[in-house]
Amino acid sequence: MLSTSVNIIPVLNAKAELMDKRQQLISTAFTLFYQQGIHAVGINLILDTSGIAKKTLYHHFATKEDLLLAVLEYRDSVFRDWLASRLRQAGSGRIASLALFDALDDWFNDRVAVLQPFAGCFFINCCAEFGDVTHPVHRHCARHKADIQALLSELLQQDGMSYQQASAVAARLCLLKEGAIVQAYVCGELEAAKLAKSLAMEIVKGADIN
Amino acid sequence: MLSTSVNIIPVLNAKAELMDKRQQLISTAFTLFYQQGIHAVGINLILDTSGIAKKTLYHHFATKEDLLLAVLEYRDSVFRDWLASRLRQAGSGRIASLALFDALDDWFNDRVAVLQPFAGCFFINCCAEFGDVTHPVHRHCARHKADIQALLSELLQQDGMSYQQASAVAARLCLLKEGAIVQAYVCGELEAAKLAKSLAMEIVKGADIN
DNA sequence: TCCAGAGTAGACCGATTTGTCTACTCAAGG
DNA sequence: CCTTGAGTAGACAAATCGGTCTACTCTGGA
Repeated sequence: MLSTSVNIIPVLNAKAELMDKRQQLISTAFTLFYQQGIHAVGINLILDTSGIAKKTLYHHFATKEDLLLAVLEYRDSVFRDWLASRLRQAGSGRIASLALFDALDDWFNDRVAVLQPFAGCFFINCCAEFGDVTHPVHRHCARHKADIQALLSELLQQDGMSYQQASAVAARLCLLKEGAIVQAYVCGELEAAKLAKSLAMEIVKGADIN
Repeated sequence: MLSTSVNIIPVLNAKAELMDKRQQLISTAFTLFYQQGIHAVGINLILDTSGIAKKTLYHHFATKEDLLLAVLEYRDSVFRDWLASRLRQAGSGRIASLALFDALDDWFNDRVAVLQPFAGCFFINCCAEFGDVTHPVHRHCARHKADIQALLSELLQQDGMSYQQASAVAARLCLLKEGAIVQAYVCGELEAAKLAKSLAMEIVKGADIN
């Protein structure tokens, strides 16, 4: 008011910071939710951590749950994009599907920066806090899992596998995937992905014969 | 004070209700925690639901977390006792280990009253809310999983399998178990136990050859 | 008979929760 | 120039949180 606030850095942040406040909120909220749980993290902690004003949060999101849904969408796309690229790198078909477990191994052992330090599967964790299966949050998590299964199924079909068989194999691979995640997180069994991979190899081999 | 409170039912509840207040609190807390999550359930809800006074709760437990630890112990023993009896019923050895998945199938589809309506694995759910792996709650959950794996391993050793091989097979079976639980809970895939069983059969069969 | 332990009901505490609101700044576009 | 939208800082509200405490009742055993 009385003193002129110094105007260093004039236009530097015009649109240079593409990451707008909304995205900052989502990514800060994700980190905190993922590490500490949803109900354990209050709005004010997200605000203090991100340095964003409360009014701004409620300008972008109607409620905390609204923010959570945006966070789920964000994590969903980050995770699926990462996994899809890992599978694409590995080539095509049933052998590539084993790359899933190499990717998991990297994730569990914190070799994937974009996924943040491993703290289990965010979607499983969310379901633990939103038990009602009809709740939007729970449904979003179920959809995420289904989408990944579909991703695998498509990969297998590209290798000439029938829709039905590809679906069946993908379901088995996903079951192993979830098992590995839980073993890694709950039991601290960081080698779980390797174990799952050895089981997966037999499944894929078995599907070859048919 | 002024009017004599009527004394119907004189001694009937002397020790007839073996389930003392402490146990009532634990079992009420478990039901609420399991359905709604730990942080989502307040002390007062547990009190109102059980009809027990706040003073009584803090007479038995120092803190909410103390109560939670007692709840974990309670669920741990209920679940392990149930599973052990199911496995014992099924006979001995590697074929009996497949009974694990029949038991899971009954659990997922709410055919086991003592386990309460299926809402995932309470221990996985707890870890989702207590991410710090050094936290007593998280460690209790890890121990529960390890104990069940040991249970399976012993069963397999009774069938003449070596300690090392039994451990390896048990680890694989547990990975399938966790995968099935997640698929059933998050994705609502209630047939997941049957799928896991079909995979388990190949593991056990493979172990026969060795 | 009296005392101790377990119980009840509920007021109370300070901290924290989600969410609203006022008063203000700043930058871009018509 | 002037409006508008996005932003800030932070007071505020109502509810709820975990936990403490007082005053009381009841029961069993010494």
